[in-house]
Amino acid sequence: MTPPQAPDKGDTAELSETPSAVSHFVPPVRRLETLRHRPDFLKAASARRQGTPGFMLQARDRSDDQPTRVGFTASKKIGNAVLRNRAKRRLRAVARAVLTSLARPGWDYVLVARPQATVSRPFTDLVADLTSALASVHRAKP
RNA sequence: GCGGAUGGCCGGAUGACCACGGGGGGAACCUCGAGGAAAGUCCGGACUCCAUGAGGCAAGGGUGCCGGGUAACGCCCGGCGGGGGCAACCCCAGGGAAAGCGCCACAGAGAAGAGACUGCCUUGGUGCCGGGGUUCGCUCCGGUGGGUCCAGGGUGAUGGUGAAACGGUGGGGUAAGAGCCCACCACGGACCGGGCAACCGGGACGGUAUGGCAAGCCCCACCCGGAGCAAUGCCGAAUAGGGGCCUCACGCGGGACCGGUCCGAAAGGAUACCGCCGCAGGGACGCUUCAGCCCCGAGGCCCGGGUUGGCAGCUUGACCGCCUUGGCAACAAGCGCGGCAGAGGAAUGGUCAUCCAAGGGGGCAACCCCUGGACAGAAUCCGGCUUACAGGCCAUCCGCGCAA
RNA sequence: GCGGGUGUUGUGUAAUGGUAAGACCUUAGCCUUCCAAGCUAAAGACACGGGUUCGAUUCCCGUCACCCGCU
Repeated sequence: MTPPQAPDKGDTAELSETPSAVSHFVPPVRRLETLRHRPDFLKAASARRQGTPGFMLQARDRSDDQPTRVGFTASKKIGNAVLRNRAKRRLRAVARAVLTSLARPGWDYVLVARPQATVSRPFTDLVADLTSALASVHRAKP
């Protein structure tokens, strides 16, 4: 299924990023691809994981040269639809702030929201959580 | 000023930086981007498909005072009736109980059509007193009254009850009583008046006959085909152009345009297994009738294989707000102006600053510090209903108090 | 998106409109040297809010929670 359209998306993403990277002084991996399919989530959950006060990080090294992909999970334990959406948005903002510079290409990252904590924890703490969690995940041996 | 009733509205504001989805653009960039309930999915529609329309029947479901409004509704408006409140106002599934069936526990004599039981009154016998007669056993006449019992008659609603008891209260009347009579009330009610209607007002007359429950079954009137945008259509890729079992059907006729076959040199003719046409048959939605139409094999079950892409539907519509006119109103009509997201595992966000509202603390006060935004997130689209909601604003009205 | 079902003591279950039953559990007592078992007794509930009815767990309506299907 992937051969027909996957190269197209990769090509357009790289084409649109290379000039902007040159002209605007931003890190090279600016745009993050999102995980959408259930098997990717299951593989990431069975690989490495690291808990933090604000969320849980799951990561997997795909060992290919495709760009970094990120997924977000907020289950029904988080609360109603408003709280679930807010948790996903805050995680997305944290990922955008941290992963653009610290993520490694060819990896999948999944951020799982926690009840109460993901919505109410200060944003700077969440950023620190993700930075330390990334460090421990990258440091771990496969 | 206090308390209350109804209707409507807002439901954080501004700015900066960094991001996201749609549209436009070559690009820079510009522009748009959640709600009053987006919710619950309780109703009604639009739209699409199920091969179509009309009528009837059956089943099932729904609605239920009257009149309007609406595309439609179980919604809204106005009115009526009943109930609550001093009032403003609020609440009510509010048709039919002489079509039929069923139920009415406990208590009670009796719970649905009816008379029994009990009670009251009265007559006779049984008693007592007085008188007469007497064969002293008793008998006759008159008077009188309480109880028991027996026999007969009259009477009707008296009856620890109960949610509900053959109208209620008072008086007359009577042996006792009774609408038996009278007054008032309740009920039924020919008829008259008002109202489109529900209904309201009056009411001769009737002495009372129609207990309650239909949110029990039911009857009556009206309405309803089903499924749902993951509907549906198109494009592309891949694979396949499947296999097995069961049931039903596989008949008749016509014509000679075309293909096949035969005769003929040709024109043409013949033939009917197939293809064509008609009838019949079969197949389809609960049944049926009619019209019309589709297929020739149809239906069912099981096994096997492939796909999980893209585009459309997709948001401008019975739309919303202001204004004018009509209408008590719901609403309708008109013109002008303004507004209206469109994702597709799903955007509308993150951080910071100031201000506003709220809560807490300090202070005589100005003010200062801290906390920190209610319910809640579009998924095809509309009209309603219901539910959740911090705080605030506006308008009208009612009661009480004070002042003039 | 469309539908269906169920809420009863702490738990899992019954019950025709009229006293809510029984089992396990809990508590107390008896029995036993003690425990268990057994016996006796007690406590403990109709999801919530309205309505119909003389009377509602039951009938009707609306919420809430949970569960289950189909696409």
